[in-house]
Amino acid sequence: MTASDGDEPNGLRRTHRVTISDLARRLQISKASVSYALNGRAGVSDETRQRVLDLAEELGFHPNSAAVALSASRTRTIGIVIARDPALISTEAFYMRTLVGIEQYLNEVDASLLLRLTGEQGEDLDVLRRWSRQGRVDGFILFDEHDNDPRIPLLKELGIPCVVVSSNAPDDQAGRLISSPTETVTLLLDHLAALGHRDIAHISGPFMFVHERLRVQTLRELAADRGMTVRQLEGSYRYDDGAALTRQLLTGPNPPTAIVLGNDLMAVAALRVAIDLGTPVPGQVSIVAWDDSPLCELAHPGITAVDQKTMERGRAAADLLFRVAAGQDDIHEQAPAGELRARASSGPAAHR
Amino acid sequence: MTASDGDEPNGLRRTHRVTISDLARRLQISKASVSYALNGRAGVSDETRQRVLDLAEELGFHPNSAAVALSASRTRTIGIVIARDPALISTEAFYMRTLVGIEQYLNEVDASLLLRLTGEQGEDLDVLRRWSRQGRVDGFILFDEHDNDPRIPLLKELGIPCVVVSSNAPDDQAGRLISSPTETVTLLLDHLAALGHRDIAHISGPFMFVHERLRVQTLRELAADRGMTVRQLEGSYRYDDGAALTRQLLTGPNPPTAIVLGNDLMAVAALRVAIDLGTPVPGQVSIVAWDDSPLCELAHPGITAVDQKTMERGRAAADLLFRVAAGQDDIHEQAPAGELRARASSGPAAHR
DNA sequence: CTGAAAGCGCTTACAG
DNA sequence: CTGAAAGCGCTTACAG
Repeated sequence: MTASDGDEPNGLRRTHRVTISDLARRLQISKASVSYALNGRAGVSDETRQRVLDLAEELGFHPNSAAVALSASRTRTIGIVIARDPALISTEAFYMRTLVGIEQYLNEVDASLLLRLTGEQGEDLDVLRRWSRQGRVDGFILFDEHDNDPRIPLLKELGIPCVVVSSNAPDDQAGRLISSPTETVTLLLDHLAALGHRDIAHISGPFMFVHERLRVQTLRELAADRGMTVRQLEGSYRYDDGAALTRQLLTGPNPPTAIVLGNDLMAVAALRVAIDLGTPVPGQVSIVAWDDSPLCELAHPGITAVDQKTMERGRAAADLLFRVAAGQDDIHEQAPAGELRARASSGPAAHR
Repeated sequence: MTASDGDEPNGLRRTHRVTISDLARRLQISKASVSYALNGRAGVSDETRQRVLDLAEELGFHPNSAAVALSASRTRTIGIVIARDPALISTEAFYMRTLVGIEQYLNEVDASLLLRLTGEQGEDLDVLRRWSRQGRVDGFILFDEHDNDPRIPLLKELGIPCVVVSSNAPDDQAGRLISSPTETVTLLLDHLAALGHRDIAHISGPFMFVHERLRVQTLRELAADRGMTVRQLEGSYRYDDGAALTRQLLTGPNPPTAIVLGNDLMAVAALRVAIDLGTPVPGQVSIVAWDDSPLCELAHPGITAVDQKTMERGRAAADLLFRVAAGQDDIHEQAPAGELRARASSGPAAHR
């Protein structure tokens, strides 16, 4: 071993990292040849290449990522910056499942994820700017698109690729993995229509998110197509809010026979309120959720929801980002289709 | 602006990143002076320093992280590699809450997190080794310690600092943020003892985890101190398993009057099984969970659990890692204390 | 207080 | 097929 140790201030011994210079010296060839060999480029004989690879393996050589990044301007790292209330981030399995999906892909292509969870809006812009300027990442995956989302022009200005996990496809040159709300709305409405529901309510997430407004609009249109009416209430994704709005619906005049909730937490809240009010579920009111999750599965009765294939979607987003960054022309792609998970919280519409 | 654009293959215009050379040229000073000024080092007059800082601000200068990493051998990045089944990772809010806590700290000190979720055991060792050798991170935070955990000697050999989120304090030179099980066991047993429970059961997580075996042992000892008996069953953290073991307990001879579950998912399972068996909760059996979570809070009845202050613990772990990496001698630290959240799932012990 | 220079560990034209 | 050399953008002794 060429490894030589040096004593560090705190007594740690930092082992010498093997570099391409070490490999070159031991093999009596130039650093360039080593580099060519390692990177599968032309310029070395097969025999030399094999000798390099063997020695690299033997010595446990791994190229210094900073040096690669500096000279080749690629980091094999993608960035994700999430600007939601930490409390919400952790209650929603959504983000973690998406991350798992992304990681599956990154594992396969040996890339990495730089993650930042910033509480406040605005702070995320700073992080995007800083990471871009610092050359820390090759691109970003964006969630929770807003109206006139400032992140998209910012990243374009910074000249760094991105993929938006999106519900629509405006022509703004951003890469997009698109989950159209039409599909989920169709699944939910077909399910409810088949059960005889005509008068439903929708408690959405905040309208600041593009996807929430699109859901509202799509729900209205497709409900009309089926001769159904839909009341729309804007929620916050929070439990308390889902509970309060559901109470308002169920204790008001003409309560709906079914309620669609914008996320799992509000759906659990709706279920609880209905039960507490003595409103049978699904006898008197059906409860369905936009997103499936363990909460929906474990509730009692189980809550009917759409499995959005969150992990697969994360995977697909990462895959798309790499292709966009490599210069692929087609920057829009359809996300994997969701599937209805019918459970006990939805049943035949109550008779009036 | 000195910014000049170049056309990229895919039509993206990559803006020129401003470097210290740009700053030096514009200010007619050397790059060294710029570096000193930016890093708050001696070697420049206050006036020069201010001019540098002003221009850097004006041009939106951010130092290239690869260049800093290469020349200074620090990345301001910590690594986390989690090797658990993806399905489990996403159902447990634990990891996400921990990450949020860690991120809070990283935000404050402007450091970053490199994250990898590997499904399989063993693969995580490769990632630790690779990231170390590649110089990608300044240190690691480790979770889910095993017996004779190979990660700890590996990282020592690689000469890279780490902090183990730990339940004990062996003398192996690893940094440790310690949550002693004694504290949680005391909270749980005092609660149950006060309610008159004498005969309890514990469905733990897998014994491959050091903390689970420690919990079992501690529970046994402290229960004995209180004149209580405790039956121990090894679970897997999975819902199905929690359900099956609970069923076994409740339908067997001499069912316990209280069951302690090793995680939230198994606690929800236990609750469901008890209800389905017609065993009143807490009338006939009390259910308590080791870790609090939204699942416990939202269950009905709510499940008594210990709030392990997961976010604070994550924060503390990150903080400790930076101090350990900076050469602090005292590498062990106590994690923030947990708190009992008494809910409706626990009540007075049933009479025999 | 300031500057010229070497060096971190790679990649990449460019000559042979 | 191979090597010498420049360069990526910083930091850091070392001289002045």
